[in-house]
Amino acid sequence: MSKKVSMKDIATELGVSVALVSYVLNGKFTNRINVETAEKIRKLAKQHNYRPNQIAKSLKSSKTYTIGLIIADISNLFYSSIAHFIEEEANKQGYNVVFGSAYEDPERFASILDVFIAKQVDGLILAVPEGGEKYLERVKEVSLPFVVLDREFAELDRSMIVNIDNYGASKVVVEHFQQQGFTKTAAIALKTNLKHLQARKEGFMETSSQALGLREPLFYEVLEKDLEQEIERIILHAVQVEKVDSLYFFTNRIAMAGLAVLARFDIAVPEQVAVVCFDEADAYKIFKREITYVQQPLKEMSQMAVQKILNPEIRKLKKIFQTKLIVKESTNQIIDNEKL
Amino acid sequence: MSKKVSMKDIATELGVSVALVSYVLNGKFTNRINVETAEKIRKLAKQHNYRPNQIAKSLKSSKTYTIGLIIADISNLFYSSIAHFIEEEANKQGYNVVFGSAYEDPERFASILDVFIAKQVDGLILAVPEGGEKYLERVKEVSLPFVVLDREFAELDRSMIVNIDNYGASKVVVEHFQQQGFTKTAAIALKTNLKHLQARKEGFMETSSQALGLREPLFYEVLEKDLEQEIERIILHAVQVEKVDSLYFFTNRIAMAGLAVLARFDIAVPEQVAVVCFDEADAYKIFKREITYVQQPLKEMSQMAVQKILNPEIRKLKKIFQTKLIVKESTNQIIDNEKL
DNA sequence: TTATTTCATTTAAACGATTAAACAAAAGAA
DNA sequence: TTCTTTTGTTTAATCGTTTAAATGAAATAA
Repeated sequence: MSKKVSMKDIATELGVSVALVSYVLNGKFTNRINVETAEKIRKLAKQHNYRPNQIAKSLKSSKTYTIGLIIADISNLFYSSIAHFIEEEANKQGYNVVFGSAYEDPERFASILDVFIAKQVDGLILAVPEGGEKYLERVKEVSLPFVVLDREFAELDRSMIVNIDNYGASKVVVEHFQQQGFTKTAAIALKTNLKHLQARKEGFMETSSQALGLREPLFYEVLEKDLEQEIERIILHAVQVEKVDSLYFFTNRIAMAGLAVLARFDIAVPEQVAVVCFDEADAYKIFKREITYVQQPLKEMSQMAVQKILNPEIRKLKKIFQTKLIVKESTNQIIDNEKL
Repeated sequence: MSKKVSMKDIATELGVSVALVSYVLNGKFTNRINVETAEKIRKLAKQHNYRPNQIAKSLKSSKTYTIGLIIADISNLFYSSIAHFIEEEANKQGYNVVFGSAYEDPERFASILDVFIAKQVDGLILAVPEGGEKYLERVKEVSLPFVVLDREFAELDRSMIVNIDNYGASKVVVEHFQQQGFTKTAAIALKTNLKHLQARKEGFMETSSQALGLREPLFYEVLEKDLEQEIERIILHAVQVEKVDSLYFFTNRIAMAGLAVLARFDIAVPEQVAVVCFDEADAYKIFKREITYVQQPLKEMSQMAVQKILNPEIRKLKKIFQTKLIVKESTNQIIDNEKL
């Protein structure tokens, strides 16, 4: 019930000045301050369960020990994993995390950005949506440290970006399909201009073309809305009409929808189609065959993002993270009986 | 590059007082203030892209427009969904969310609590871990509005709790199994003393006993560590030795591990065992059969939690949310050939 | 012409902490 | 005994904003 106690309350109760209380509780001038007075102050502070008001401290120091994190959607496993690791690393360094979801909407992104700036966060980790890059100016104006996560933009110095080699990731996927004997792959991606997904696409297209010669690689794009239905249509077309022997799902959500279709229509994996997904999901374990997927080093990336915010030296580094193909049953080689 | 501009900067530049700037920018005393002066101030503020310092505002008003959310783990789908809805509702009311994960560790919980209190959040939404209830005293001490989410504690007035009827949820599950002709169910739960999970257990045990007469219901408990292996052992035992015809997975994580075992060992669902899971997951869609599950009204619960924080009237309400059994193929009735 | 309103703006305290600088009293050096 | 140091504490400014109260000038009323 008791309201919060301030240094002033303690000072008044003991008939000393606020400054003295501050010095004692912060362990300053320990050699000058009377031991008994100090003891009295400490005791009363404990008794009243004194907690410094972080707001007041922040006003003086203009440090809030808070990092702002803007992602697409916290309920998406990819981002919630990142949030998890960012929180972990931030905590380790004595920082907290405020988060906001922009749902790929640049206006929403800008509005959250403004709020976080007004809140005086000490740094920002941003999964900038398409069309949101122009609002980064606002961050620069107030010279707030920031990094862009997952996404990339041409105007942005590489040292400000924490992401993976998307081109290379797709290259590895295509090569893996080849090695396992799958020669006709369809990739399914979101329709978007986001540069990192473009790179992922190019990695697929170019590597496929090289490997397959002239044949045009099969690349499908779906819109966010009606994703489920679109994917059903696409997969059935790819499998039944185009007779592909392998599918490459470009994102988490696409993978989920795609695997659901495969399960529902009893399309055998990998016998009828092999499957590779981008990003990890618990769910892959419960599909009839365990799923081969591209693993991003989320923990390392998150740590790097936080460290870039907090450490100017690390902020200068340019680093592209490499992904790892986790090979499971969904790309098992098919032994063709006729060749035996 | 330019540092942040304050009201003082604007005031100085125009040779007026800070108070006047404040009045103008907050639209106070509009009838008294000279229209031209007001215009000048507004113009310069816009020009300099003035953003009020929220920290300073908070210090004066002791309102931070921030809600603290403490959950077990943001990367767990259940909590990230809740975080999503809480953020959504909080935003709608002009609030932000800071979050912390306590990983079911009461000390960690207490430490996050302290930080949030020092940060002067306006309210707290807490998934209190076992043994963490004693730290709620700290929150009461500073008379901060709070609600406990998902969990329940005897000492706590029901109006402070936002959760579901766990007993009833299990009752419905058992009855559903009965109706579908499954008579020997094993439930798999976490080993815990958390009251809400106890209620879930009692709902299962009592309804089962009543339905089955004297036969002791099969109830397995697993430890958090080695969860995967334990569950494998348990399921194989339940299915092969005890010959159960149905499984009831008590939580998200148990369900995932359990379904993975069923998939790996090719245990047919629902032909060999029917399955019901607690809580929703994308993953259920990609299991060979769609999974019947207990759905919590997460959105409504999240909204209620936020509203309880922000509205003293709603804070008084006592409400237990009801779950909904989403029936899918994993509990399809088995037509026994021998009876035909 | 003097008193009263109205208008436009400023002063100053406050929120809760930090911190450089000032100060008074006691102790030590000359 | 006077001067200098040391010891222990206070004063006051500051961070950026809000807001009640004060102020002074112009307009209106008496």
